Amino acid sequence: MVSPLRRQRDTNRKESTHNALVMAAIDIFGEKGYHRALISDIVARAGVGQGTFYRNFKNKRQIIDTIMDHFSELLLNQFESMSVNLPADLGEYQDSSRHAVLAMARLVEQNRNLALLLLREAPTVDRDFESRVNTLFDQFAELAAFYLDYAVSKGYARPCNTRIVAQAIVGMGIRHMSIWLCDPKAVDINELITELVDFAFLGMGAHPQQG
Amino acid sequence: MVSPLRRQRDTNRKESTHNALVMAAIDIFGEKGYHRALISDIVARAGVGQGTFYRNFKNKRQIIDTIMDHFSELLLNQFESMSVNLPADLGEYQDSSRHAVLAMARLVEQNRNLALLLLREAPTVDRDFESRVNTLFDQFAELAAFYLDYAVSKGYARPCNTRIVAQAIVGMGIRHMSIWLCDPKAVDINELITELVDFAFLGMGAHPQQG
Amino acid sequence: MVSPLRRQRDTNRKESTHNALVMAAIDIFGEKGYHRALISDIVARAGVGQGTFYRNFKNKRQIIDTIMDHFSELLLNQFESMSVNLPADLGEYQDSSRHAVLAMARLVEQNRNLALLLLREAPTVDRDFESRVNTLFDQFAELAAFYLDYAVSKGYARPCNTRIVAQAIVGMGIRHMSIWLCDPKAVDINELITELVDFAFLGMGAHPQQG
Amino acid sequence: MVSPLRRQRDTNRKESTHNALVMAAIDIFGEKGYHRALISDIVARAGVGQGTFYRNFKNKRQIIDTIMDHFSELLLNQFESMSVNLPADLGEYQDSSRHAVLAMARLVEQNRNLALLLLREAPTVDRDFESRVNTLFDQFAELAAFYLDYAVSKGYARPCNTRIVAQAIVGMGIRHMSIWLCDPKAVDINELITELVDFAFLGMGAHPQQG
DNA sequence: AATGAATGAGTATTCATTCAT
DNA sequence: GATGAATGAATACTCATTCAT
Repeated sequence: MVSPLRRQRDTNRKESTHNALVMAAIDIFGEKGYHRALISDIVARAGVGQGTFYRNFKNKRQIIDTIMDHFSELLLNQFESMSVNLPADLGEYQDSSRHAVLAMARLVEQNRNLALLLLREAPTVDRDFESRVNTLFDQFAELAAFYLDYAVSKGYARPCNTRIVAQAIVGMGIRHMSIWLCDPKAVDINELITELVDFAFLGMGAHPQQG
Repeated sequence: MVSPLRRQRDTNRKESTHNALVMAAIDIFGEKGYHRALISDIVARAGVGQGTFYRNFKNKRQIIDTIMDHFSELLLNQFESMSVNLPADLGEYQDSSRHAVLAMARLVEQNRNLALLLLREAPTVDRDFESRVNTLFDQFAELAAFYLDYAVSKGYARPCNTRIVAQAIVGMGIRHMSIWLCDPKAVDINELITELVDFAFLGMGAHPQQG
Repeated sequence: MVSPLRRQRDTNRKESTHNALVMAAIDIFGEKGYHRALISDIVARAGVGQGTFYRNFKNKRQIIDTIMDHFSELLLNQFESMSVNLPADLGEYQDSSRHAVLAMARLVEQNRNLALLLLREAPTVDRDFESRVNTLFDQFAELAAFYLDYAVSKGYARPCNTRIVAQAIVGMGIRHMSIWLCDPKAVDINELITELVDFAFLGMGAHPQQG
Repeated sequence: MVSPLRRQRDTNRKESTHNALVMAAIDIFGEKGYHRALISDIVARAGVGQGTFYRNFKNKRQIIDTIMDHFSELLLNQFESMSVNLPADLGEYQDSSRHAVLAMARLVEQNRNLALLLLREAPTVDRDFESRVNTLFDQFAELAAFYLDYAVSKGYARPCNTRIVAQAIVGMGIRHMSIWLCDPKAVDINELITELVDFAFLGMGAHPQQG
């Protein structure tokens, strides 16, 4: 009954409206925080009517889930495109770690508001949402533990409780991401990554025989 | 007109009401989160009337500041009572680190709700409150950096950007504190501390000469 | 420019769309009630677009007027087809009353949703709509009063305030219609009609001489 | 901790606020209907703040339940105070019927808005509320059927399906109550009651032997 | 003529804060 | 000092109606 042309136009319009709302919500949530952000702020920023929000999302809670989905997808795409060769020695391990962290940093840099939002607002939204974000962190920890287990089994990493060490690494990352996102200009990202990776591989202690 | 005895009784009553409200607020904020917590919840738990809250605190915002003060004071007392000898070698450094972390863990264990609250709710309250909590974390980082600087200068720690490493250590701590607070029974605190301190001092890499 | 054939097709389509909307509205209003019924429910049931509703009706209010017109027309057709001989004695009067009530019952049975809607939703829509439905009831009362006046004048009905009695009869009908429509299976329609007509003609009192 | 005096004063204040809200709601619902009535209308009429409404009632739905309770209580008190002697003959039966109807009429007259509200708004509120009001009507029908059963068993009432007749009587009452409430001045209440009771006992048919 | 995406006015409800007693 | 009833500003969400295509 409706021409395919019309249907296509409508679909496009709807999609662009949806995107405009998601982008606006990321901005507004990032600026004001989830609770202080009003639906009226979001629709005003997106340049659409109040009701349009509710044509696209069930409620305020749902749009932040959508945003989380959006971010998860970004991360997934990022890591899918990375090579997944298991490192053959400590040097390779360290190199690929540095590479992964850098890739992550680039992604975060390009989606600053989004990252800031998820990092800061996670506990404010919901117990559910908090645990969604935590699950994401845990997935990173598991990935890190997987590589570390391998390295230990090959003998070029120190035997340890790899779950604990992996979560510690995630914690380091979160902390520095927070600091960086608060004031990006105050951080030299290359130095930061080098120092963190060195710290993770060498620890704080001096190893005289290496000098 | 009012006897000193009466004045004293009133003062005592006021103080105990104040404390009851603070304790109730810690519980309620910990259970529901800052935004979902109602003043009526707090006064009900404290067993006082609604109006009494506002005789003791300017507003909802102020009581969480008071709670933060309370926690800062606890930390201060804790660290004041610790000896502050600068470590003479890596072994001493590692020992005193382990000791400090354990003391910290004890404190957190005894004030679980309080720690949970400050850890999770910091960004949800206010930009101001968030930065207060961050300042606390930064103070820990500075303390860590101070010891690390000293160890590097003495030659028994690896030269590095001590600010970055110190913040990484704080991040490790925050992450594991969160995990621990969520499910205390799932964590063996002694193993956790040993692993973290070993990781921080030795890193992940194997050091064959040590085997 | 437009062929007569095309014009005819368009007219037919328009008419069938209109009917589909009216039927859908009767169903939906009957199920949900006027206020809880949404235009989107109606167009979904009718299988047309949202905008199409407003090409056929000025607004939500107007379609229920159309429905009322539809029902009035049904009633009119029903009663037009009935013979209108004035009864010559009490027996004829009673017979034709029974007949009229039965015809009415058939009509209602075949338009259950419609009857239910007008009976229940009349006051919820509008003061105007309420009075339209009341006018319909009053017309029935007037009709009943007309026959009763005639019977009294002929001496085979008890002299009384025929307006009051006629409205009482309408009330009896409305009440039992409501009960019946709520649970049609619980009612034996023939027994119901016999009892009601007997009650109306004989009253509750025993008349020994008739036994 | 609170003086009994204060507690008493508070209780009184709360009660009078509650009453003011109920009275205001009866008026406003009666004037505008349940759906068109706004909470802001009710609190304005009651002369209290918006929030006060929600201190006294869970929501808009609950206050109309309270109103229904209020009316049911009125009816109960009315009927409790009536003597409940079973009539010994048709004359007594008719007399006590007339008396009961008159008492009912007085009650309705004194609570015109309330009666109007329940009669007209019942189906608009809720399926639940509709059935609450219907239950009330059914209770009246059962009461009527009880007396009628008795009269039939004693032989001074015509054997009939007493459930059907009782509901018919309730229907008569509802219809005339509606008419009366719409325009009280147009109705002579004594004539109305006489005519209805005569109709119910004698029916429409002439009974020559009685003349 | 038909469509369905977009609209925004309209409203019940929440809860931190006040204040009379 | 303590109380708790009263307050009203603030806001998420609904749905009849419009209109560009």
